[in-house]
This record gives sequence, structure tokens and C-alpha cells, in this order.
Amino acid sequence: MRDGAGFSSATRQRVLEAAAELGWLPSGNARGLASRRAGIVGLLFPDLDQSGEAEQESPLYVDEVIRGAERAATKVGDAVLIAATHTRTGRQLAFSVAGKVDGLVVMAGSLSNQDITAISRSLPLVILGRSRHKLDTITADNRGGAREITTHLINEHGFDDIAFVGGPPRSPDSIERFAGFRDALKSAGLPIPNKPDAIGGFTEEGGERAMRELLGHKRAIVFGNDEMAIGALSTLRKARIRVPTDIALTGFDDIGAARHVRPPLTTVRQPMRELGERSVRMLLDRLNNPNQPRCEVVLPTEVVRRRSCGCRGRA
Amino acid sequence: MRDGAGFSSATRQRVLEAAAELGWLPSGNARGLASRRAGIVGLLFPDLDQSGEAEQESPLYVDEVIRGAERAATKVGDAVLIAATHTRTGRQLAFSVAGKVDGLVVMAGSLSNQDITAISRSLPLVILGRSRHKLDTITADNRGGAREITTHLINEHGFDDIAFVGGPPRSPDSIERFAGFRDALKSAGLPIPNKPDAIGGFTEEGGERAMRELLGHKRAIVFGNDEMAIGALSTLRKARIRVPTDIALTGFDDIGAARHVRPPLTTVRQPMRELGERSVRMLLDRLNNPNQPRCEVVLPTEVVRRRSCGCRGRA
DNA sequence: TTGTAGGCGTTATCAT
DNA sequence: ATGATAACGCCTACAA
Repeated sequence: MRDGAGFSSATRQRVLEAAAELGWLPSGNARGLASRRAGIVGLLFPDLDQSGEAEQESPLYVDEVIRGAERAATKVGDAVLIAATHTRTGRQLAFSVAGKVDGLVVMAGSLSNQDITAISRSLPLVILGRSRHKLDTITADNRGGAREITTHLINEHGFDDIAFVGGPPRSPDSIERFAGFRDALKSAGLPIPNKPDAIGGFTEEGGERAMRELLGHKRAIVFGNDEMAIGALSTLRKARIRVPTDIALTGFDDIGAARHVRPPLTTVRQPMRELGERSVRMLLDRLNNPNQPRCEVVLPTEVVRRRSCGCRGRA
Repeated sequence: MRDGAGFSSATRQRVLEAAAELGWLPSGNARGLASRRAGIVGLLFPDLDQSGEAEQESPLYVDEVIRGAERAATKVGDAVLIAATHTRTGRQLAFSVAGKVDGLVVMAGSLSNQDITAISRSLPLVILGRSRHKLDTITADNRGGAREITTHLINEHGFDDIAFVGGPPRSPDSIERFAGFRDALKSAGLPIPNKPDAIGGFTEEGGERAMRELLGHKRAIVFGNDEMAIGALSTLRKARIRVPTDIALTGFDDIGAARHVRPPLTTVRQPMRELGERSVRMLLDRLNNPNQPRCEVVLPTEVVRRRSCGCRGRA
């Protein structure tokens, strides 16, 4: 079955035909066992639905990452095994997925640092997101994106008193984005806050609440993600405050809904699909070349100007 | 390692500890080979991005199905292997995924009938969506949902001249939904059309176009999916026609954006995640019980009343 | 180009 | 409860 060894293509053809005729399928297990290569890369991500039965909208970026990963793996003939953490310990996970794959892309937040260390001893790992491990890592430039969108508000729209609404206080994404926000204020010579003006926990409800707290205080707000900004729109609608006329706001992530809310949300797009693709490519590189130096990739983010910041938008 | 054989739990404990100490991981390949059970179920779905580089919004229901499948598989200790068709032939697919899994959930549209037949000879298959094969099948009640939402327009809002905008003419979903639309008109004693009033191809652009064709003709429109209805909203906004005051419309699928557009879209929700879960459970049943009779499941759909039909909505 | 003999890391079976 | 031994289906190496 194997390619390019020493035999004629006619022979190969004959073999293939015989296989087809017999309805033969190669056993992945036997192949993997003999060649020590399963031809499967694993993708480990955080729980999709922590709230159990509630059909909450879960982090949609995972889906895009999955798509990218699938595409990159398929390109080289590999398949993608997906697994959410659920309530499993690192050990249980290792038993049920690590043994089946050649390597693992681990999305930040899906595994404790300890488990990462443990599993990385027996399996190549690529961490997608911030990590303090000495492993291959890939992230999007959250900080740069936040800096850029804040600077946009300052330079193009002339705001000089901008609020920031954060996600969960210990979320690396939230921290990075707040840092970028501060960077922008600093560059502009504006006063720099020590902490976010409000916390919205990255949820729509949290955004609604945060917006109520801030009502009347600021004329421009940078939200740590789109969900919160969308929640804020509800609050503003009820309060009959117009966006962007009376107040400007921005999101982060560019989820699908960001285009559809009124006004459409100015936000920062993360290249989710590309993160998925690149992470798998990094893993495959590592598999083919176990001793190459540690690799650390930061993918650029992009400000998407729509109407909520005061730009006319292109929709 | 194996559970419940004839030995004390103390011994088992000792083994487990030794394994942990050594950093041992069981080889999935060796296990699979020896036990003829990979512990992996495959999920095959249509291409996610047929348009190549264009970052179009792709069929989002796939993501929900994946989540459901992952959950159901994890529950029994199995993992999920995902694969999009891309441009691969059935044979290529069989080689790269079929050999690695114990069975396959095939989403309708991802494989030709011929390929399905071929692969089903060597592997248990569950078809998710309409199929004319004698295989285990699971679908959502598209027809019932379309009937119900149309009846809602007739009975609760008093419309008697309703248009239907279809998707791709040969799409089974579109056909089913149109059939349900006809069912409702028939029950109400209204004239029954032979074909959709317009075709929107299931895309936003198609919906915009279809809406332009129908402008001024009807006061209520049932769209074959949400994307088209959302596209129609753009057309109506430009034409300064108000929804639902001047015209009522409905979608199908309840994608995330349906809640966020103005007005929020009345639509039909398909239990995507449950489809994913049940399909995997069916597959596992089949694996454990190869000779059980063919199984065919139809999951109910649900009308979600929001504002675009004239209901006040609950948002 | 073909044939043959291991070996991959488990599970299953049978005897102890 | 424990050992020994034969599969499992493929790949690699080597000899012919």
C-alpha cells in the first residue's frame, strides 16, 4: 500500500484494484502500531457547555479553530480527534485521547499547568493561547488589537475619556486586552487606570449590567469582548441612548452576531481559523522534527470598523 | 488495565499507581488492534468552506452537531474523529478515516449515495439527515416545523396569502420545508402553490435578491432558512418597509444571529446538539448490537416566536 | 520484484 | 490471581 517504494506503478495499480474489489480497508490501528504514527492529531478544548443543560451560547471561536485544524490536518492526510475537557482529570484524558493521537493541540484553559507538564512528557504538545510552559505556543495578538482599537477611538474619533469593561479578572485574554487598552492611553498621554472600570465576565448579561453601572459616566467604552458589548446595546436601547451618536463602543472577537446587531459592532477580529491551521502545522512540524527549537507564534489581529464606534461602516 | 476481570481492586490500584509513576500511557493502536475496537467514532460532514478563501459564514449547525457528538462519545469513553469531505472521493476518505474509527456518523450531503453504500459494507454508518438507504437514520422534523410556523402565521396572525422562499431546489431540507408549508396551506383550505415563490439558495445574498423580487406582492413570507430571512431584512430596510408592521416574515434554523437582528426573527429551532448526541448513541448501539433492526429517528422541531412575525416576542 | 521472518503494544485464552 | 502464549493487521528488513 505504501507509496514510492521499489515497484512498478502497474503493480501498485493492481494492488489498489484488488483492494477495491475486496472492499478492503487498511486498519488504522495496525498501521499505527507498526509505523508508530497514528495519523491523528488531537485537539483539546475547554468545556463547551459548563452550564449543563442551559443552551447558552458557548465560546464560538472553538468552532473556527476546529475548522482550521481539520483543514490543515486533512491537507497532509491526517485526521483530527476532538475532545473537550469536561470534568475529566488529566489522567483520564490522557488515557482516552492521548494514546490515540500523535500529538495534541491544547487550547488554553482546557488543562491545568500540571496536567500539561505531565502529558507533555509523553506527547508533543502545542499550546494555543498564553502559557508559561516551554512548549510550542501560538496566540493571537490580543494586546495589540486592544491597543489599536483604543487608539482608533482616541485618534479618529477624538475621545479622551474611555472606559474599559473587562472579562473574568483572571482570564489571560481579558488581562492582555486591558494591557493593550492601557498601552494606547499611555501613548496618547492620557491618564492610565489600574483596573477595568467595570467587570462583565465576558457574558451578555454581564455586559448589560456593566453598562448600567457606567451609564452617564463615559462617552466611549472598550468592551473586552463582543458578547458584553452586545449586552450593553440592550441596556442602551432601554435607556434610549443612541449608539454611536450619544456613546461609542467597541467589542472584541468579531463573532457572527457583531455584524447583525444594530448598530453593527466595531471590533477586533482574531484569525481563529488560521490559529487552528497553524497550530496543527506546528504540531506536524514538531512530529517530523522532534528536536527543532521551541517555536512561538503570535498572529496579528485586525480592527474591523463598523458603526458602533462612530465610523460610517461599510454595511 | 482492563476493568472488571478477575482480580482485586487492590491489585488494580497497584497497577494504576505503577502506570502513573512510570508516566505510562496505553497505546490506542495496540489496544484497538487487539480488541478490534478503536474507541473512536467518526463524524463526516460536508465541506465547511466551499468558497475557498472567502471567510463566508458556513453552515453553523455543523458545530452544534459536533458538540453533541463529542459529548455523547465522551460519556462512554470514546473519542470523536472529525472529517470534512473536501474534494476527496469516497475511497480516499475511507482510507484516511474509515480505517481509524469503529463507525461513522455521516451528515447528509457529505458523501454520494454510492460512496455511502460502499463504505457501509465495511463499517457501521448512521446517516444524519434524509437518506434513501436502509441504514440507521436520524433527522429533524423539517416538514413539521415548516407546517407549524406557517400555521402560526395563518391562525394567529390572520394571513391568507403567504409566500415561500426556497433554498437550493434539490436540497432535501428545502424540499421538506416547502412540503410542510404546503401542508399548512392545505389544512387551512388555502390555494397550494406547486413551487416556491422565489429561490434564495439558503444564502443572505439570495434572500436579499428574493426579497426584491417579491417586494409589494405579499404581506407574509416564510423563508426556508434564517440566512435568507436576514438578507431579506436588509432589502426591506433599504426599501423603508417595516417588519412586522408592513410585512411579516419567518426563518428556519434559529442560528445565533436570528436573536440579534432587528426585529428578532421568528424561526424554527432544530435540536442540533441533540441530533449530534443521538446519532452517536445510535452508532454505539449498533456497534454493541450489530443485528438489531434498522433504526429511524425523527426529532421534533420547535417554533421560536419572536417579533418578525408580529408576535411581541420575549426579548 | 517477490517472499519470508520478525516486531509493534495490547488483549484473549488457557493453564496453573 | 498470575503466567505464558498466541493472535490482532500491518510495516520493515533482508534474502532470494
